[in-house]
Amino acid sequence: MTDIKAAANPLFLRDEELRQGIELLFFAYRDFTAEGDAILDRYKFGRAHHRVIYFVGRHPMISVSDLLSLLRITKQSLSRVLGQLVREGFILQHPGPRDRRQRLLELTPKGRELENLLTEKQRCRLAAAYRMAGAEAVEGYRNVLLGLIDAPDRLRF
Amino acid sequence: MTDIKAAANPLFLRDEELRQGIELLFFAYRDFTAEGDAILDRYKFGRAHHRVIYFVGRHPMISVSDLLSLLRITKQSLSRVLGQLVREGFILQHPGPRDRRQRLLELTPKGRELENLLTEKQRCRLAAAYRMAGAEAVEGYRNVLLGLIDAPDRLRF
DNA sequence: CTTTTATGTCAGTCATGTTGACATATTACC
DNA sequence: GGTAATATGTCAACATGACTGACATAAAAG
Repeated sequence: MTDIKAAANPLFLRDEELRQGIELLFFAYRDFTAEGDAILDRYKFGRAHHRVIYFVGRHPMISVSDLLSLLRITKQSLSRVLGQLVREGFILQHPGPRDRRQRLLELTPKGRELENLLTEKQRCRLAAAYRMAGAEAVEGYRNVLLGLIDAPDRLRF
Repeated sequence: MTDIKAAANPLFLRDEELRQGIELLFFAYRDFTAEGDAILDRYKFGRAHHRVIYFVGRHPMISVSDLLSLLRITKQSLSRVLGQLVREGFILQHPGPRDRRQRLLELTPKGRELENLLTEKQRCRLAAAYRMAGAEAVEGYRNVLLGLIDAPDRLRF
């Protein structure tokens, strides 16, 4: 009559290990995103605006369709958020030089300022975690997360 | 006239490194949660139901207020989701033995079944990422994510 | 016996996602 | 040149899951 928990049951240990890994991801994501939300409230923006500002900042002159596939949302969802950001002067749209149907997106100085404000918090938090964990841990963090990402997008890194 | 990018500018490299870390977390979370959503659709449930089922499964006989502070949502938000799960027979409520105001929560067999179905996918995906990255990487993953979590909840691990 | 606590509920609002249908301008192709 | 495909935008309706605020009940704690 072996106690399934007390015994060094490899399946039990594995399950516990994996559940902890799941929860770490959940809590880390929750706390990592919570900080920026407070700032966004002041602009009457939400997390969706943050994501758009981030990726447009990261990929200047990105096309709408490329942005859509990064975010994995519909154009109708994007258009509400993007429309606000354009109207309020955080993002500029340029006709594509080769394909004039495109609207290539770019941050204005005002947009860059907000992007910096938002991302700086996150960079600080991540930098602190990196420092505490050490360089080797950072490689591990990267490799495990990479393995969680669907193959197509994995190539980005 | 040094090129700020071409030169081995430590600040530039650091920024790029941190942004990659941010994006890895974003994409990993996006893809990690997407899979379960498809299953939940079949039950007419959403991601919120998944979280409740997960944490009740993980902490049998958890009180409502403890669940609330795990999820960091309001009781009004929780009650809709929890109410459905109770009415449809996925979760049982028991009066607390010492404090009878409490409604301690527990999965029914039906709830456990759904929990398993949902979590199994995630465990598999994480296990695959762990295998690919190796044991040392797993430690790094854990330590970095731990550093991203707000101190109070960090103690859980 | 009064207050605090744990929980539930009603009502209204907001942010962000969805589908489906349709419009416009531009490019690509035969 | 004419037609089809593409990139984008827009209107409308709807679902989910957050929120706030107010109020109700039962039990515990003082």
